[in-house]
Amino acid sequence: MGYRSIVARPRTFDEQDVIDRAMELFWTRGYETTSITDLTSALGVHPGTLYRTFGDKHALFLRALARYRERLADDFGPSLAEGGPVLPRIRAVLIGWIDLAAQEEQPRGCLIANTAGEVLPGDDEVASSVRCVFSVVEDGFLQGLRAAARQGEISAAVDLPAAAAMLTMLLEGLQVIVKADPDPRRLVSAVDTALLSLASVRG
Amino acid sequence: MGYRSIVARPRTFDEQDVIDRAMELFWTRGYETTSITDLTSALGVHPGTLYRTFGDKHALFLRALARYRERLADDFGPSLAEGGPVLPRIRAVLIGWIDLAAQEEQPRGCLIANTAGEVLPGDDEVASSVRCVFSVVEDGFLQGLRAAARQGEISAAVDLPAAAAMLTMLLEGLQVIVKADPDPRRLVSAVDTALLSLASVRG
DNA sequence: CCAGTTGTTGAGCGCGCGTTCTCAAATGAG
DNA sequence: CTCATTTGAGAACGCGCGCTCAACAACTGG
Repeated sequence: MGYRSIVARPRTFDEQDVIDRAMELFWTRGYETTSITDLTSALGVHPGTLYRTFGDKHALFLRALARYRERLADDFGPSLAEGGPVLPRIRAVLIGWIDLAAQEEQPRGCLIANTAGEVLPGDDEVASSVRCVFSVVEDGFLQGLRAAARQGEISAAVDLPAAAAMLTMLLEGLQVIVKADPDPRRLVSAVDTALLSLASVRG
Repeated sequence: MGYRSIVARPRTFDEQDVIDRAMELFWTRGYETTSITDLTSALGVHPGTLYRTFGDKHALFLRALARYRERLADDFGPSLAEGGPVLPRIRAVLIGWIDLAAQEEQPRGCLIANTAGEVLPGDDEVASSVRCVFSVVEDGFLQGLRAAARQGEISAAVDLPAAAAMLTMLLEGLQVIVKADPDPRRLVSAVDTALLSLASVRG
């Protein structure tokens, strides 16, 4: 017993790649409506392999959520707070989601917003994963707003954490509405109104 | 053929009542995860009766969505635009949803937001129903904002339709986030920040 | 009463779900 | 080569799903 010195048959698939594609499927079709058959045929991985590697459908879904969080963290990481005007970069992030939905035939919205709607009741693991993603987004906004306040883009009278929460709500609400009505113009002007009024607060 | 002059056995249930309770179930548990068995046992209506009366599960769900729209229309109807300060009433509507979620053990959020997340891809009937509810909410906000502008609560420089869309996003985003993190304080201050900054725009 | 129409009942249909099992294939150590 | 070990492949499991159906109950006009 001991050191697993003996090597076995090598895998023919890349685990990270499978998670990425599973994430895409869950994102597009939702959790309940994505069946194991859908996954195995789209991923080129047989049921037995999938279950041996990931446990079950729910565990694979959690991996997909974690992967999505990584991606979001790239968008909402240091980039928002770096040098130069911040509000235009916050705007660009929000508008980017609108554009993405507009150029998709079937807007997928946000995996986390979709998940919050569909799967949450009683599922604590998914709930905490969703909460975690929200806090990543909110922290990103907060970093950006702090930089904006430092540079005088917004007034020192603004409650920055509250404003970050507001932007998070705005983003997620945007993701919900864009699924039903991807017409970009109203959405863009709504985002502009929010940012403009935020910038118009005076202390 | 002919006039249905002969009267048959009367129903033992109230159709509207069944729809109301189906709406509650779909709201709490979602569409896919609410089975016909769940419905029949909670509604006290047997499968055959349910199918004879409503068609199928999907049709019953559409009825439930329509019922939800009726309820929302009551909240967002004339009340928002009637006399007196409007912004506090808009605030009360938003805060009301936060309070509702906070006092529920399992926050249900908004049936429409949940539906948009779960069921939309490829379901045109549900999509248009969801869109319809959004426009009810947005129109309600717009009526209120027009009254607010008339009374000087907000500047004439504000793009009212855009602001109404923004409030709709804010509400739906709120509903998404409250499902994962029902802590009311951050949400309330975020709402206040949004309304306060909207009121601080100067023309 | 009967005739005619509709509502109720609950067993039961086929299907696809998430999941498991078995067996052959592939690898490197000894 | 043999052996231990892991992976690939895919048939098969039981279950619960959405849904249907045939027999029976309730009702009123004639």
